[in-house]
Amino acid sequence: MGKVQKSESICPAEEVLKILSGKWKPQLFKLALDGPLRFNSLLRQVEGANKQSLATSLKELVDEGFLNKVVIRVKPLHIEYTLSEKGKSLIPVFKQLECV
Amino acid sequence: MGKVQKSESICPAEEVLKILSGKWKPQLFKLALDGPLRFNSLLRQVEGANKQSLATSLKELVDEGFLNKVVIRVKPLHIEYTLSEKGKSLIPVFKQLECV
DNA sequence: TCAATTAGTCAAAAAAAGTTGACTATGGGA
DNA sequence: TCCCATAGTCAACTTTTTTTGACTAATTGA
Repeated sequence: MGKVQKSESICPAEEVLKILSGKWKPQLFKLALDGPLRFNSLLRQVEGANKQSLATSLKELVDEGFLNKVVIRVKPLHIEYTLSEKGKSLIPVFKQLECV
Repeated sequence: MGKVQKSESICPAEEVLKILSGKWKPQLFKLALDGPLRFNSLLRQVEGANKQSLATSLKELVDEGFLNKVVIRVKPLHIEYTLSEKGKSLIPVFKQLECV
């Protein structure tokens, strides 16, 4: 027989908290609540953040389904990160967090 | 004159997410929702956790006001960690998190 | 074809977080 | 006084996360 069911105890809440942990992800996500994000714009806007960290954070938020990555075919090529449906489901969470 | 107001942009939500980030804190906090926590009991109960990490996590949750540390004067001396009022204000957050 | 702009990647280094094992502190009860 | 249990602390080490700086890729207007 395989392993005994050792409670890995990853409940939804813990999973989301895990995704939103990290130095930049909460801030990125909050900004995403206000509208689409763009890479170089974030680089200027987010105090102290660097390319690599932003890239990693955005990638994780996309991979976990909280943000969508959208390519916009304009003059120098734009990429927008927008809230996914799953991302929108976090809106009430942030609303509650503001009351703590 | 001092520094220009550079948005440190630590909003309440980000602050709470920061406190709840870390390998063990979400789980500890969730357990605290069900009742008082005790050190050695957590050590057995929380799969894979070690003394130091639990001690550090509990201390931070107490320092930030989410848990109360209560000394119970019984036979071998017990210490209980219970939800503070501030801690209780996170209950709706966790409820919302379960819906994501 | 060349330079400019956007949006990144990569590898190495530094910093932060987590783990380990030995040790400490306090209060009873025998 | 000695021993046990609870509840930790401490310093060294390992692992994970974050940062740095150089480099890459795609598109497009001159």
